[in-house]
Amino acid sequence: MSPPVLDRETAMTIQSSREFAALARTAKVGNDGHRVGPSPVNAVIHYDIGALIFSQGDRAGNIFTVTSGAVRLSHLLADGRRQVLAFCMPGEVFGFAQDGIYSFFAEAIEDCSVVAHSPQEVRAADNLNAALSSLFSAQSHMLVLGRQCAAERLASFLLDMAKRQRGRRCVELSMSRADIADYLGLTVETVSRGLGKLQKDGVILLHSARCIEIREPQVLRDMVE
Amino acid sequence: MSPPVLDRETAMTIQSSREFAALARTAKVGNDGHRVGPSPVNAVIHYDIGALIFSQGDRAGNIFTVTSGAVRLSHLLADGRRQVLAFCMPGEVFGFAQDGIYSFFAEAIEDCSVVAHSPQEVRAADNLNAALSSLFSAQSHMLVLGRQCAAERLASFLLDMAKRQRGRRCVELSMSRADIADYLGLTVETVSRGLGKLQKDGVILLHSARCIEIREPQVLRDMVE
DNA sequence: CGGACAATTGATTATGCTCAATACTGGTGG
DNA sequence: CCACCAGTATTGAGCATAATCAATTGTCCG
Repeated sequence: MSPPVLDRETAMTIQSSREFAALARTAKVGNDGHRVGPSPVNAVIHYDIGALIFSQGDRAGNIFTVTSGAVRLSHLLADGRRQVLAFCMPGEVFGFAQDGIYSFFAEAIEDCSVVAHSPQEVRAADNLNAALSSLFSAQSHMLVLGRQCAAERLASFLLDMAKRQRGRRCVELSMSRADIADYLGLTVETVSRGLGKLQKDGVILLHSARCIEIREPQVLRDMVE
Repeated sequence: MSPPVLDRETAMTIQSSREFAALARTAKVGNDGHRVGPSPVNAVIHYDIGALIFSQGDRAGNIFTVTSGAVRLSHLLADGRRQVLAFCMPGEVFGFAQDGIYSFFAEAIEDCSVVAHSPQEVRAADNLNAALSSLFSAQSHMLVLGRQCAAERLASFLLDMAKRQRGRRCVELSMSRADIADYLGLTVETVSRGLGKLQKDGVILLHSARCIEIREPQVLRDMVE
């Protein structure tokens, strides 16, 4: 990829959402909002699909655990190029900040619930485990971004999504093609073509754009080795 | 990049270095090898250039802090493609493992000294800080691998190296072109051509292959935004 | 000095991007 | 209920970037 002459879509303005996030943090404290012994602040917050949880550049506050739905973590360059760092599913933790500033956006890509923790109130061991999970997934994604071709990236992605939805017949994607592309370091066109090819080869079946049946998981596994 | 028909060089055999690492761990315990209060085991270990510290697939033991020299962390695919995850310089910590198994190789790319810590003996807060540093650098590298073109990747790399050697006139590279290529998700040829172009444009000056003077840091900064 | 490895340079190719047009989908209002 | 619209996805054609293949030069050690 070369630096684009024109912005993707009309590149989102990087704006602080400090007020927004502060509002959200106090809003809709759930059933478990009362404090329980030495546990973290179980402030359950609900975000509608598309809602911004925090912005790149915001002063960091809480860390969050997803309890339902899905969250997209993405970093935006000045010219509009975007890298999706991770999709966070239930059980996953996000919001670790560098020097007190969030270095990426966190947005709800489905209606979702998260639990906000004050980092100080979480046991250090829990924080460490969460940070290590993020680290390992970042490291394996570096492999995908650095050394796999488009077809292999899609195979990795589909297997990863399938693993997180074990039990379902079909993989339900909560993200758009643009999100997938920005996660895999590709363009929407390449993602679309790649999925089309996998379907033509009988490896997957697209019930709809967001619902994919994996018919030959072993073929995907062979692609990523 | 597409899956290579032939291995890079003659792809390194993935072999367990359990015996080797065990040996190394007990060898050459340095001056600070005695235990000091509640501190970690300050077992200082020296590795010669090229030495293997641990292998991908090894049962995990200690975590390590680099005190001198440089360490390359790399992940190898079955067909020989390699992704360098990080170059660890003095002060940096490596060796966090997933499910008790190291998921990458750690090798000395210069003569170097590391301090081996038993993870249990390190304060959780220190582990967390080390893990978060690795996470943040992995995240920013995902941006490089996913969304920057070859010239931008080189600019990012040179600026990063320069930052770690603040004070020097020239950036001294401890790694080969192949290492740089595998770190940046490029080929050696592209790295070489890219550096050549930067030199032709007067942005850098190659005193030797491993010694680069940055004449126009601002140009590099503008490239990465 | 010679040999092995590392780095550079050149020519060609292919993968994935860009630009462009078309099809599909879900939600809204007549 | 259906037409419409906007956003999303797919498909097509041509091109550019970086990979591949190949040859040469440079450098470090013994």
